[in-house]
Amino acid sequence: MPELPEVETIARRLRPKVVGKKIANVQVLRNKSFQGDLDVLLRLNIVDISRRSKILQLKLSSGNYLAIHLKMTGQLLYRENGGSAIVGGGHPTADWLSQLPGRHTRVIVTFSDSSQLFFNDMRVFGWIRHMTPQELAQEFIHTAPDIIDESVDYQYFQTRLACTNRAIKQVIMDNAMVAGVGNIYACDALHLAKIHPQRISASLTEAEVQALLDSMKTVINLGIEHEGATIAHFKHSDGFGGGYQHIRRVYAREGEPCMVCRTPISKIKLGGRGTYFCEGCQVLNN
DNA sequence: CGGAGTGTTAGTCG
DNA sequence: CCGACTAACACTCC
Repeated sequence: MPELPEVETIARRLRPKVVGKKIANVQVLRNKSFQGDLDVLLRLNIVDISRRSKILQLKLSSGNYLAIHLKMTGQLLYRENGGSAIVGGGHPTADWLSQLPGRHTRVIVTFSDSSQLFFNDMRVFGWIRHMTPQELAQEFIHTAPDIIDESVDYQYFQTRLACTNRAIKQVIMDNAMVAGVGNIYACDALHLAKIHPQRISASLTEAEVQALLDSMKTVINLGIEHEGATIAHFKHSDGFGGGYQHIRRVYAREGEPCMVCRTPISKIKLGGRGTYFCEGCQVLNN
């Protein structure tokens, strides 16, 4: 599911709703989806919500955290006591708003004012973990800085790209190289930078490295501005998901004309992932 | 109806 | 260490 912009959007939407609330109950409907001791959570307050990479960090008044990874199909949805308005986001599914709890609800956090946070996750890859600050830091031990972090500059990026001969798309999606770039934004950034996804990483010229870095920051920031992407084959409640899908460049546009040169968008498989690009704009010159 | 594909990533194996 | 592949799981599409 959610890539960095979607997770950031969820953090921003939930922050004003959930920060300051006191946990009254935590219900785990699928054991695999929650790791940690439930009892110690009761009566703790949520004091902050932040994001790093694609992980949400709910800081608790105990000093510990609830860390949440939505993986492919996670959703985090908040509902006021008895209200119908729902706040949150994540992977779109046909039933995500129709009923709470729903068929794929795995964890329910109830606050002392009876508002609730629902963790839905169809495929059960995602998780919520109660972690100490040390355990949370350990989680990021192999995670590079976020793509939008100031520390990711030309010097940093060039050094990382130069040390591998893997395909450039696989490199920019590797969280040990730079964090937060998933399939949608990797495809779009390469198109914006006019670089073929199968280009050998270490073969990029100075100008290409700079263009790719700029493009990655640009598409991720566009994603955040548009509150993430909601790509689904069905119609659902407008205004709840994000809007990046309307301005995406190549992702899931196989056969559609390139927005730059009108060449039909191609799809290949690269490292097991669907990869979209324009053969007109992105010429392979390894 | 069987098999492939899915916005992720950790683990394993060569 | 590096890189390629697979599994974790549930559902939709062809």
